[in-house]
Amino acid sequence: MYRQRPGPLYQQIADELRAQITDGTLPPGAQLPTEMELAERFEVTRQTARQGLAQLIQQGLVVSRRPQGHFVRQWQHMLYRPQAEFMPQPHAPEMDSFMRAMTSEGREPTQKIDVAIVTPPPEVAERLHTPDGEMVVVRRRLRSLAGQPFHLNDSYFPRSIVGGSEIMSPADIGRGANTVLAELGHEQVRALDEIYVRMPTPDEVHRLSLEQGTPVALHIVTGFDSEDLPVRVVLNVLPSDRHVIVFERTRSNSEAE
Amino acid sequence: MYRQRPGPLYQQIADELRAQITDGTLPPGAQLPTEMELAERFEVTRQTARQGLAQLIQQGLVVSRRPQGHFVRQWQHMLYRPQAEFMPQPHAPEMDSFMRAMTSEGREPTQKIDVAIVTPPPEVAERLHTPDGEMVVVRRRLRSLAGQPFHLNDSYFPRSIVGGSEIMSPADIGRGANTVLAELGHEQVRALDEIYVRMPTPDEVHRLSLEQGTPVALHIVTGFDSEDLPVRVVLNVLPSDRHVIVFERTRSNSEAE
DNA sequence: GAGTGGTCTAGACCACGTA
DNA sequence: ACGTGGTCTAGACCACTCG
Repeated sequence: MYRQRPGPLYQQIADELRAQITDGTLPPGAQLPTEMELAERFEVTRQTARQGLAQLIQQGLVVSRRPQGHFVRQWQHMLYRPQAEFMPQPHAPEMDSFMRAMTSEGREPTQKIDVAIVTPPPEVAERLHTPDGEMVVVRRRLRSLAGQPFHLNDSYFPRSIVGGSEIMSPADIGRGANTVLAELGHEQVRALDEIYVRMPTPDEVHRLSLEQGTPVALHIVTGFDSEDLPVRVVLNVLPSDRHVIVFERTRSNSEAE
Repeated sequence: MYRQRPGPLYQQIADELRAQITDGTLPPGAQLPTEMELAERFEVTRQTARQGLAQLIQQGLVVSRRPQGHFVRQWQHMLYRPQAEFMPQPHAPEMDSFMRAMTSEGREPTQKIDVAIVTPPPEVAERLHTPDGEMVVVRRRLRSLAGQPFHLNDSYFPRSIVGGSEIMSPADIGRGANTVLAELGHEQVRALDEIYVRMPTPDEVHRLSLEQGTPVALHIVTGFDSEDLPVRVVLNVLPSDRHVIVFERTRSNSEAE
């Protein structure tokens, strides 16, 4: 028995199915053949057929729903605008920018807030210049849309600045945490945005109900006050199947080199 | 209710190894036990051990190098600044912004350029408002650092604007394609940045030499001239193990809501 | 109860780099 | 030549949802 050139059998299975997905033969939401059907059609065992499907799942093209079968994945991208989440709000809103933006699009946003005093994770301690062993305040928010988890938004503040303030209450801050920071004498005048991309942790998979093959963007915002001290670090975890990050540039806000 | 939930065997293997990776017992670059060693330690078959390792590979924590073994993955993030890639350059450089930025950091940047006239992919046609069936000019660049592929940068232009110009030559445009566009009467005054995150296509895996478990960011820039016509669409494919996207905001360039 | 995918075993042979 | 991971077979039993 000689082996054919085109590579592993499971690869041929994956390639054929992927071709059908990308050319529209199998449109989003369509059901794929069952594992047994694939095994018979390609004359392999079920395990080998599964390996081909696994590759498509890993590539985010297919989801498995037990016991219905495998389906072509569908996507729905909501706009995520870092520039809208910034600085004290000029007009007093009842909700924060997330809630306002979503409500204005006819969605049903909810969020679960929890506040804690914790040892900051290293990526936060670096950016806040937190001394070793010192703890910080974190406001953790799980934002949902129509009952489905949407993204995570964890804001970290130095205890020395926000201790005892409204920020430590686990309730909506209608006028925005940034406004409160400004009232506390630390208005933010500059922010640094960093976007990392990676696969989610098991904890993130669970909290955000992520399908297999869904990477996340980690959007880290560091806010600085007028004395250039970091007063706020936000870790946003954005599932890739629900977000597109958007921002605009004009000549005036483009960096001079 | 003392029923323990140890879960699948491969999951326990993955969990134990992941714990050792995240707590530093297995630092970046360290070699993991071989598949046979894992199979013996957990008293399972090699296939089951492989399934545990596969999960870690999918999560981007581990790479497999045949026939050496499995290793904890290491990352190296270079800064990627969308704001630096914009508008005509104020001072005439010999290289484009990528080459300049990298050289200034002591790297050895190279790029392979190829120019073609093609039917635009749908995401480009939408943004350039290309009529059905009309073709566009694309400058495709594979940028490398120290001989290793780094990212893809494909710039699309309407034929009506750049036809016959310097942009159609597959050579470096020292003063930048944006400067050439400006000379052709289409200076860009505004740009829209969109960032999608997804798993790479097989073609991208090949062209960028991506390891398994490496998602990519797709950074799409649409440039508009003073009459608000789209004159340029750039598709950047940024491997997550080599890029962090960075931009800065000050009060003046933050959106008013 | 039927049928789906999920897990697991006990083998086998192959491809490939290093010693 | 050896040991690694990569592929594949031919079974088995389980968990879950739907009709």
